[in-house]
Amino acid sequence: MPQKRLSIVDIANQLNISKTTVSFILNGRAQEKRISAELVERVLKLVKEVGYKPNSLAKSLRTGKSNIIGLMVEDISNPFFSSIARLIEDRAYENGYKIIYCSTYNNTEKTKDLIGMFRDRHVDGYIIAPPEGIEDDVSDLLKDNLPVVLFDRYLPLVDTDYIIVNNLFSAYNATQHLIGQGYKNIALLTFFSNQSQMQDRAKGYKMALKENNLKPILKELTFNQNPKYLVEPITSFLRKRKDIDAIIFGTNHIGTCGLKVINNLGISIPSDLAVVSFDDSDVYELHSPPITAISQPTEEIANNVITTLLSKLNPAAENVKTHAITLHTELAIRGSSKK
Amino acid sequence: MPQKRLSIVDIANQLNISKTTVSFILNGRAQEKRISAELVERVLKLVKEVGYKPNSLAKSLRTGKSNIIGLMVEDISNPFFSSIARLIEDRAYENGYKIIYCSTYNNTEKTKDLIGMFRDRHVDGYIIAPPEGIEDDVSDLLKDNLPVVLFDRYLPLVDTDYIIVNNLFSAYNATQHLIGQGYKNIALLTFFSNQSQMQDRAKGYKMALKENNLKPILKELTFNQNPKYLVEPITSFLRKRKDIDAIIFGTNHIGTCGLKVINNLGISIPSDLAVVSFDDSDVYELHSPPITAISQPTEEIANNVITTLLSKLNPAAENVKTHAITLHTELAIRGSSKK
DNA sequence: ATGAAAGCGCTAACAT
DNA sequence: ATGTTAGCGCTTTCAT
Repeated sequence: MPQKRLSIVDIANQLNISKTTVSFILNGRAQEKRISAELVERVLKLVKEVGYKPNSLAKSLRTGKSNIIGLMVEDISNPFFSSIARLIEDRAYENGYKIIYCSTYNNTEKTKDLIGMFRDRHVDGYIIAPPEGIEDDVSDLLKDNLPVVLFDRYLPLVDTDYIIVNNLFSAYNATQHLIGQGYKNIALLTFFSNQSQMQDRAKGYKMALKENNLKPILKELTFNQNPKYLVEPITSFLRKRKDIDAIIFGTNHIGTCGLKVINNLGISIPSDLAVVSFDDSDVYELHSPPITAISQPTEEIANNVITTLLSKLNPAAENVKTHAITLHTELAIRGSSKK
Repeated sequence: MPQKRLSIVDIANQLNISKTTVSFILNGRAQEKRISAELVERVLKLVKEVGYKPNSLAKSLRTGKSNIIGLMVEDISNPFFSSIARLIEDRAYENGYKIIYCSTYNNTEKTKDLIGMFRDRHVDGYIIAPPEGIEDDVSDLLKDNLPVVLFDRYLPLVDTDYIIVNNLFSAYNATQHLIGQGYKNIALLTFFSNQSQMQDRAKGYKMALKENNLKPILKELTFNQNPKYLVEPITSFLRKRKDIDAIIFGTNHIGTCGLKVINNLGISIPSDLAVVSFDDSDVYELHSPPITAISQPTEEIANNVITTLLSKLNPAAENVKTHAITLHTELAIRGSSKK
């Protein structure tokens, strides 16, 4: 019955040496401290035998490092974020880091709280898909030399590393695609948000329309991860605007809800309405017709995020330059947007 | 520049009192210790003013409690698990707990490691969708009085709380539904696994067939979360067995891959092949035709899991009895399984 | 080449 | 009603 965990003192006592020596050996400083190979051997053997594990809490308290990375996504049940989270998690574990994650739901207050909790836990690094209004809190982290990597969107007024995609061009490109197919009344259905990615998507959309002398039809929904609150406004929007012949969904979440509404209303794709959506997912791939998607390179995003953070966490690389990485999306053209 | 975090001593010094007093006040034991309301006020005021936050690492080291719950799912990017994770996370935060999560990918060794890490971090409680072969490790946790709640599947040889659904009946019921629609050659496509939920699903399926004097057609895939490794065996299976007229997918992940294959092969649902899948998702709801699904009550599962764990974490409720909760699924009958 | 001891920030038993 | 002090388990400086 392993009721009581062994401590470094137990190991030391059992071998009649001091805990200092054990600590040195366990931290690979035996050479440096010129501890005899023989002693090292004996310590390591006992440690393995009794299954001694250092208490990482005590270690963290002492060193200030926790080997934990805080990951804040918008909503972990959103496949875009969960797939990124998973890739990050894998790479983190490989490198000896654990992840504490949480969902912000784009709620500024909740996010502030969460950052506080993370600080509290001496999290070593932060990965954040930042909601609006969080600039000061992120700046504070930076001021205290805590590494922060943003992704999916960034904060223009905060000078930190971030990984995003070329949202403006992606939206522009998708809109051009629809225009090229002969659609004239192209709506963008998105969230009302000052977040960079949303702004850029709207901008790109508008630029393409302007270039072709078409009028934007912008419908902005209040952010909500509960489909219930999305279905109704989308329904009334589509009912009202019978004139639109194509629609771009600003996120996969809006798109999935939008497709449900389209189904309900008996609108047929693409003859009544062409459809393009940001993000890709199984839903789009398997839909009939399959939905044209602006596919984000989730694997690349995750890799860049964690690589960037790990490099900043590495004390060897003292002053790693601030990285702003913009990755490219791919417009997967499918049946939903062809005339 | 808030370089150095304040400690409880700083607060005490600034007020010329002892840190004990501050500690008592901060932990709501002022009444009990009959500390003057006036002093309490002053302390609280200063704490708020300077934004003092207790170092939870030190607290954990001292108390042995971390206010962290370890959550181990099969794969966080699977919508079934991510939606449950999110609900659990929400309830946990409401109750002052944070979540450290990770994906096991049904890998026993990885899971053992992970449990070790969690112990190390003095996680207060464990929520696990257990892979096979993890019985001893879970028993060890229990032996050390650490609360564990299993979900999605359970370990028959370990006496602990768990939340599952009635897999056997659900599979039986879904199979009966297909039989009732007139299908005769009904296949079950599932993972090869000794996990309880998979075993039960196969059992229910077989029982229904037996009752109707039909032969089971069981295809077991090696577990893999990468669709690439699923698509090929499913393809060759469907190519070979042209005789089957209905198929039941054992999980949403298999189902999604299965639908892709069916699409690729140009098989039409339900005329060539009827389809039913375990779990529900947007993919099924939006598919044409929509896919009949054995829908698990994710919200209820999450609620029961976290409620059970919180009750065990609550020191007031000394000896909470071991709960085994079996929830019911709902067979959402859709176009994919009607003749 | 190894050890003693201080201290990370906190709680709680034991004074007073 | 408030303070003193001893740890929790670890790292690390300074001695020897």
